[in-house]
Amino acid sequence: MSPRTEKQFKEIRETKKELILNIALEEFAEHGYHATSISKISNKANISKGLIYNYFESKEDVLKAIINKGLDVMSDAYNPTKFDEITEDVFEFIVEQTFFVLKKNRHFWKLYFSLIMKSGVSEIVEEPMRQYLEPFIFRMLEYYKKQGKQNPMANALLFGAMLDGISINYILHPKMYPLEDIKKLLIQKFK
Amino acid sequence: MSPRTEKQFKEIRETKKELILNIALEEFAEHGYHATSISKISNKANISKGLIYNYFESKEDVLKAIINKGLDVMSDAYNPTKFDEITEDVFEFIVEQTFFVLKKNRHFWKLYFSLIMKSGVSEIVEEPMRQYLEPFIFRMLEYYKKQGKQNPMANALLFGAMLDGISINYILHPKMYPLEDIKKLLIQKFK
Amino acid sequence: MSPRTEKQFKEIRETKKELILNIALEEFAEHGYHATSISKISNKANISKGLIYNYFESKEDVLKAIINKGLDVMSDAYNPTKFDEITEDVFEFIVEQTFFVLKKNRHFWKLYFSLIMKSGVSEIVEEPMRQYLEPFIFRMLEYYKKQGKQNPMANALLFGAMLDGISINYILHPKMYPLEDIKKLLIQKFK
Amino acid sequence: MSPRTEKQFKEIRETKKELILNIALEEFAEHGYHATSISKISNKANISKGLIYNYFESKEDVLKAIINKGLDVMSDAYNPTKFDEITEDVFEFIVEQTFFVLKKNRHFWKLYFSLIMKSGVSEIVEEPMRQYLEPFIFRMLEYYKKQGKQNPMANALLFGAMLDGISINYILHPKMYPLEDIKKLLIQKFK
DNA sequence: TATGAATGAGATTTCATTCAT
DNA sequence: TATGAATGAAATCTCATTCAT
Repeated sequence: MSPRTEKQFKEIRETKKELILNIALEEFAEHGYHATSISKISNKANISKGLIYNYFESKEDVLKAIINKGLDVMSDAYNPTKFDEITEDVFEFIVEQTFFVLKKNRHFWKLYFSLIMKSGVSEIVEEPMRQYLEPFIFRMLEYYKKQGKQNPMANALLFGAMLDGISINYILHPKMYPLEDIKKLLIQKFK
Repeated sequence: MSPRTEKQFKEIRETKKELILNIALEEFAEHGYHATSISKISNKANISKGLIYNYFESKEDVLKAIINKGLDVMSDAYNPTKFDEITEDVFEFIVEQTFFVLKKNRHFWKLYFSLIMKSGVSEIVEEPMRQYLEPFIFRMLEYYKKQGKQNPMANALLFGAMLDGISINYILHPKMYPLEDIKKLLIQKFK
Repeated sequence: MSPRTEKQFKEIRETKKELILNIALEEFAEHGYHATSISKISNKANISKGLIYNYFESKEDVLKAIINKGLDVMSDAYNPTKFDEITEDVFEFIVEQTFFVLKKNRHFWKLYFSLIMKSGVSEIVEEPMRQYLEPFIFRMLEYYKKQGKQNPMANALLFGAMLDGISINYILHPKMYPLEDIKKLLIQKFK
Repeated sequence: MSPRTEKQFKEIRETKKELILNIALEEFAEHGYHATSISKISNKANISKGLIYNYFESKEDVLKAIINKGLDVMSDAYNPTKFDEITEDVFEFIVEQTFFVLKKNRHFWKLYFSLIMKSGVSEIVEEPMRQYLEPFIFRMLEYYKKQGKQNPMANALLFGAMLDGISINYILHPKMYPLEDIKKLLIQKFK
């Protein structure tokens, strides 16, 4: 066999890394980070334990990579700079995108909600997430102010809590949860 | 000397059990069930590892005892048979009690939300909790039906999600979260 | 209550000791010395763990007491000085007494056969037992010599092995093993 | 470098497994299953404790592997289907093979006799062994029937007990026990 | 790049023994 | 004499990580 080109090597590396991250995410989401062993991941991925350490420095490093990847998906999905003007469309956009991202990456969000509960791990995930969410909360605040609400902050926080609550309910029973019906009602109630 | 009386022994057992459960709850809530070792618990409680096994059969048994204790607090707080008639008061009662229980037992609810995410452990907590919650969901459904809502199920589910969402936000930042403001707004919005 | 007399105390002590030894023997015989915990013994005896240490210095001390008691039963059952003369009756007497002792103290013999297999424990039981058995082997040797057997030592050893073999088979299936039939055949074959 | 081939790995596994089983057998036989710790085995084998769990699921699994290996040696040594016809040769063959197997695998038989005494462990060893032994007992029964013995079952059982008795005596004092002399006498007495 | 045998630290669990009462 | 809570050493087992190939 002719030696692979550097590009081919890089491609193989990327594919393998992707494989590991996907399977690790699934397992972490399903059974939790601590309850998932490197062995289990390597078995499910049909690779050796050692190979994982070829691509990642440690188990925690795998977790961090998963989180970063998940956050990247978020930043692709909605870029806050897109909608500086606060209109009713902003509101609907936020809802739409939240549900879109949620559906697209259910495992990640399950992992996310299980991680934020744990001090020591929550730091890894909370800070970057806050950076994403803050602009939205700020915008919602402006939105409710403009609408002349009595307590715009409470309104914004309640709306945020609403999204969190729907998210975890959907995550726990994705097949049974009537996400579309909920969405409609949500928009009607919080707009 | 004569040995301690049965009553004395029972008291010692009760007290120690309480101590172990309280510290275990704190640790489980803070760092997660799997990330907390029996050693850590025994150290914090200033007792030997072995003693924990005098009181509980296994680590999982400690978890189960914590959950049962938490559920008992719930059943004390609101007994669904109390309010067969569905009125606006029922609604307010549910909200009040939810927030009351939440405040009273923050650690437990943090643990609860971290456990339900993990298959393999969620079974321990989900089934008994479902038994508690089902009557409420059913009652809320009736409530919204009576109010002539278009999609009463969606309304009931949204309300449930709302409570979940507020709960996790409060749990994560108990000192900063304006629970009272949120409560008022919530009642106004979902009544 | 009037204080108990010294004699009464002694009686209580003897009774409790007996109780402990009987139950420990049963458990040791059934599950083995190492697999039986002091806790299990105290539970079965309906006494506290601590009490056992009031009567015996250690778990091993309990074992030793059991063995000594078992050996005492042996020495009661057949005293070798009784039959200095070697006749056919001696032979039958040995067989009879072996079976008698075996039936009377099945648990002890089960324990015995399980202990002699283990170096470290076998010493406790082997040496005193050898002191009992040696005179018999010697007498059997004389017996077979007198009968003009070609290899009297082999005959004596084979006879000893026979008794051992029957013993363990009977011990393992006491209800099914036709001990009487076997005895008849044995006498006929080895006399 | 390229990793070891599958064959190389298999060889390593085979060799290590053998090492562990051999040392475990020795220790179990000498000190008993319960009195032998995994630590002791790993020390004697100059490997880490953890490695044993790479090859076996549990301590009991090690025991089971030892027993299966011992039974395989038996099944190699004498296949009961070989001698459907019952002749005097059959008898001698059984004796010969019993002694052969006994000599070849003394440790195993010591372990065997110590295990069958303990309920809870005996099940592991008794059932498969019974499957081996039953055909022999049946054949011996036929043999003695053909010879016109009055009580052929007692004869067969006595013969079985004889082999057991010789076995444990030989096992306990392998260097001193005159196995050959005993064998001759045995054949002469039971044929 | 890829393998899985091997390690070692640490987790869960057991249990003989001590001790205050 | 009698109790059982408490200990501490040691047992079984797990698993992230290393390393020779």
